[in-house]
Amino acid sequence: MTISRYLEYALCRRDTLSELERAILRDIPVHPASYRDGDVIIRQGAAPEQSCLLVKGMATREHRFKDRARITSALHIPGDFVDLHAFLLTEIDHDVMALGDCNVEFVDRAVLEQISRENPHLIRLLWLHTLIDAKLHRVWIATRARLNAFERIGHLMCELHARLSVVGLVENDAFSCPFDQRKLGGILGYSTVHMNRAVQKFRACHLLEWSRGRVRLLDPDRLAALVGFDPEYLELTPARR
Amino acid sequence: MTISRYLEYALCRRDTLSELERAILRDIPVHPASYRDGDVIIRQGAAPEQSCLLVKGMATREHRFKDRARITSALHIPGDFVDLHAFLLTEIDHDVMALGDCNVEFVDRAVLEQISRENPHLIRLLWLHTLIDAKLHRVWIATRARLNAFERIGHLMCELHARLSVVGLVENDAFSCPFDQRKLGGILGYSTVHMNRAVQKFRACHLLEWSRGRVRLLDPDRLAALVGFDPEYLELTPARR
DNA sequence: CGGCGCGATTAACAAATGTTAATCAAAACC
DNA sequence: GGTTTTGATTAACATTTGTTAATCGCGCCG
Repeated sequence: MTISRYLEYALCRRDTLSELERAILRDIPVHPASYRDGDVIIRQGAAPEQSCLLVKGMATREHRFKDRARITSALHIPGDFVDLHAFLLTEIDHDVMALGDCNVEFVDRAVLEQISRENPHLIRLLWLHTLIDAKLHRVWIATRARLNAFERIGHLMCELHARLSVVGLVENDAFSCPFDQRKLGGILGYSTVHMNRAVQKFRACHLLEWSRGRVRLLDPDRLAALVGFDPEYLELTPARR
Repeated sequence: MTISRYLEYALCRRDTLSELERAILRDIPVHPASYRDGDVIIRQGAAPEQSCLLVKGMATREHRFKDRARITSALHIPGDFVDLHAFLLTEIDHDVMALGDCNVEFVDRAVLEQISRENPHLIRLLWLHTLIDAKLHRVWIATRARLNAFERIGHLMCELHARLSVVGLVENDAFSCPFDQRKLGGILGYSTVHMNRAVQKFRACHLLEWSRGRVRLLDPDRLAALVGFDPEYLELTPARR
């Protein structure tokens, strides 16, 4: 089986590729797999022999500590390579866990290694992807330092709205959010109770609707302004690199 | 002028390079520059035409917001490339600012471009460096979510101790910290007053000394255990990549 | 229909952190 | 030596967030 069309979304969106390069990408062999909510897709520890492309659902990166605490450092959506970072590192520093049911495709590291030796431009493309991930990390750091619970929820929803739009998963400003208030608290680093306080505030101000796993932004622009969301950091515009 | 010997620290530490590769690195031409405390080395906005290697002092990455708030997302020490991330991105999302006086060396992007076209192994080395930066970002996210003010200070000092050791800037568990309590608060995301509360706690428990810009860890192992510091994430051990 | 279970909600209280402003202490300056 | 400056410290109070536990509401299942 060869790689799904999500790779086109994932990799071709932000650069200009030759037909040959696209063909190389399309011919990458993959191994599909499915997971249920809460499953560990990639385990913290030694770097895996495969890289994992998310094609359906969502996944989190969760750092696991000795005291069993789990901290989420990133949220992934279809089209994301969830562990490309491990490509050159000796250990992966976090679990990747299914957030709701999800489908993935594994690519052997050896294949990426070969591409990376033979096609400098395509390595740059993979590198670019990890750079965008890093940019997202920095935005999370800044967002968490600046915003309170209410605002962080708004910022996250703006971010999901923008990222999911790119892969065609937003309809009328509504998209699927396969998690409940407890899990949202886990993602944003808040207690369940406090998440509930903030969610109710959102309902009161008519900026978003959230029920049965589906979120709709009622006024994306006003929400973005309120929480200082600037989609620039998602690097969604194509360029020649 | 060619690149300082810090590049050897910076780039060769974590991989096995051929003599030819080392020679390529040594011959990279650089432009040196100096900055005073608070100077902007690289300004948020369009990606610069040069990449900046820090050779002396410290620098922060600071995200600047419309309301003038500044949030620090990373702290750099000698041997770090502070803006390699901008290499493939269209915009740099933060300022890089001198934290105390510091010296840097600029490398033209064009030179890196050329190396990246001609020598896949050296690109991987640069890529690796940005991956380690990203790992540090994730650790910061996790650290800030897990630890309180007192513990965050301890964690930062463990991290600096480990990173500065690599470049030979630690003597008897003591190293230079060119900042005061207010700036520490800025780096960790706390108010000055709260930093002071935490710093005093540290004095009381005899885990570190901090005065006149110099920090000494009195019991590095106990401190590391207390704050859950695990140097693995710094990827300090060499490997073949 | 009726009970069960799970997520949402509420309440009451505790802990961490922010804000403002005043004071202190030591270094820097003249 | 006296003054100024800067950073450290303290106090008092406000806000945000966490913790625990009880309750509610609704869908699901027997």
